[in-house]
Amino acid sequence: MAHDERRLEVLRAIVQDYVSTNDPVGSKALAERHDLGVSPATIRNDMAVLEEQGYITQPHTSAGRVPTDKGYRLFVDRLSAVKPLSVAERRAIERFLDGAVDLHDVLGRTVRLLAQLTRQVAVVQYPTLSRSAVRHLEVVQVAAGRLLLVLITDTGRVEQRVVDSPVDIDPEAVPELRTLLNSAFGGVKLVDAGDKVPGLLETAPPHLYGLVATVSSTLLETLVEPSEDRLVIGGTANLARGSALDFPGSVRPLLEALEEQVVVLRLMGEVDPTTVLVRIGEENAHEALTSASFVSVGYGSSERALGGLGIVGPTRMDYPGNMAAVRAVARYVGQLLAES
Amino acid sequence: MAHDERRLEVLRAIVQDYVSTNDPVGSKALAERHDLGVSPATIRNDMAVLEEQGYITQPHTSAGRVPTDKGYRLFVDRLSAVKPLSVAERRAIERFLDGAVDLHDVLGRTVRLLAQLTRQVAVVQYPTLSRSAVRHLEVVQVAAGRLLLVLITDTGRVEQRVVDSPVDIDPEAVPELRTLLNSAFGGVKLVDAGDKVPGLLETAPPHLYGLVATVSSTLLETLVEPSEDRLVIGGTANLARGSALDFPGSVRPLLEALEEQVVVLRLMGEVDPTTVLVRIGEENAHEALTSASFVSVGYGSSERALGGLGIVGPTRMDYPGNMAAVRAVARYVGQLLAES
DNA sequence: CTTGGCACTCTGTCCGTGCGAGTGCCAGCT
DNA sequence: AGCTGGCACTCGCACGGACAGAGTGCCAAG
Repeated sequence: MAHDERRLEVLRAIVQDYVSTNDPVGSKALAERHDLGVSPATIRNDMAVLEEQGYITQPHTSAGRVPTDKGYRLFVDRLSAVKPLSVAERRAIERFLDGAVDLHDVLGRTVRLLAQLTRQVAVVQYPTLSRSAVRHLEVVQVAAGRLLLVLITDTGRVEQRVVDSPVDIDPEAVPELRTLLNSAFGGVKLVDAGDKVPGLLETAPPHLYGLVATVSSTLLETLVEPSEDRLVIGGTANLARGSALDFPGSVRPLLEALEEQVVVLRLMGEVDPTTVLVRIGEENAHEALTSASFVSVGYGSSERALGGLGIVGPTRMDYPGNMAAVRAVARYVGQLLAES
Repeated sequence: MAHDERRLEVLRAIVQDYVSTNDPVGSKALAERHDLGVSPATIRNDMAVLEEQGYITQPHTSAGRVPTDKGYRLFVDRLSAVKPLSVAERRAIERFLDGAVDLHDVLGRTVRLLAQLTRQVAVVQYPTLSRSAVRHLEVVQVAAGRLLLVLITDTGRVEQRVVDSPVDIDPEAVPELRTLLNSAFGGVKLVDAGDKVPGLLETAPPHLYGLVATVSSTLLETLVEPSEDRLVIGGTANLARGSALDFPGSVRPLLEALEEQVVVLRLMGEVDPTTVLVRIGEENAHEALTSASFVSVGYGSSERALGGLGIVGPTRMDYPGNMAAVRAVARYVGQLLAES
């Protein structure tokens, strides 16, 4: 019907206006700024219906309308076209990310870039260890009974663990151990590393058996843990911008939730490089995020997500723009990491 | 003189009251809450003098007095005794930091601990590379003409760099290169690494000469840079507490300055493990910090500072408590890192 | 040098008013 | 049937005056 269509058009106009002005929008202003071809009175009727359906609401009896979470959801799902990035933005991405010297640097630049493009808080996850493969395992003896184990993954992460041995270790055994570990785990994804241990123990010469067992278990226990997923956060200063307006209580619980990385990592759990995921307001399970929206996407090749990245901001945000920025940055980062 | 002494006592009382209540403090309240042995009228006279000397000021004509930066400075220098940490606090430090699996983990726990103890923003610097010594250098060939160089320091930091070689590298040469690098740089502080290069090049066999030169220069260029100093920041949620009261404009510039790690690193430049450094308000060169105070100290052994840590908060803060917390945490972290 | 008294100043708050924005509804028009 | 203009109504908010309270500076007396 023509009616329904226009009503959706009204909702789109409300979202757009409200996002850009931060004022509840009334029927008159709507008729002036968008050529919907109808009078304010008609718009009022549409608004009444939209309100009844739960897409918009009014803060006070005599104020304009504001989109609800449900309204934003409809907007994101059906009313927004992907906004192409400007040339300046594309250039900014390249300029920002080129010249990074290592993974830490790449992700640090990424988070600053995202924060700057979207003017929101940006979060970037390190490539998950479990989905990474072992490129090299280095073993360094740091004391008679203590080894330092350094894991280098194909995604560029470097992790270290101290391994204590109950008995002193013969320095001669270290190179041997290194060779053994690398031939067993080299190229193996960490998630599959557990399967290799029995074979490794079988082939281990007797004098190394105990050591290999100790090292393997440390490897599995501490490195395959999902708790080892890391996060970089940036642009928190953006929260201080319209804070009082966008976050009723205070930004405090939100900042606390962000520092509590687990919360964000859980949200990141579902990312996938092909689709941008948007969680709006109450859709976020965590209480501190109920007045915030989370836009995220996976990065990496399409077959294999290395990790996720995204932004967190008020529900009143520029969804098309932010979704485009998040997606573009993720693609570029994915390429960059695939090269190295 | 007895006069001067009592006047200082009045200043101390003002600072203490103001810090705990966040209200400008008047002569009457002061006389009630501290037994200074004199009447409000006398206190008023003292306050007039203190104001003339620039230690306190009144926000409005008819409000109580508030300490100035100069007043806090005097308080910190002469009027405050070191506040011993409570048993619960000491226990919290141990509980928090024990069980850390690597450097990253230690520093992450440290920053959360400090933020929690002081209820301020905490900053912790990674051990500076330039003052660290090489424990091990690992070389991994990742492509025909590309090496991955992994540096492990005695302070537990692990850094990686990709080195591109103009010509393909013989895989046989890699172990040789590794041995050469480790014997040249092993145990050497990075700040002195430059001096070892000529000797290294002299002893390098001809077929490795080019490679050794390339690797050495990458090492020096990218790893000895002070820009390689890193920072962990936590507890920013604490800024949202009394923000409007304590930071006139907004917390935004402060958050921006914190994310701009350079600013904080510059402040950290002067730390030393034996004395707690306090910078109050305008004493901080950077504009965004002029309404903030910075309390910092070095960690590491007394001969050798590995890095610095500290807190940033409003000038209206509990200096004795925060100084004690910062110092205690630094000592514990220093011990922890010395062990490993 | 300290103290009690006193007049003065200023801020924050409360309350009443008026204004403007926006709505819902209704009758008339296409 | 749907759209439109008109109109009465409801609120929130900004403005302004009155008021109480806190705090001060000064002065004269102890």
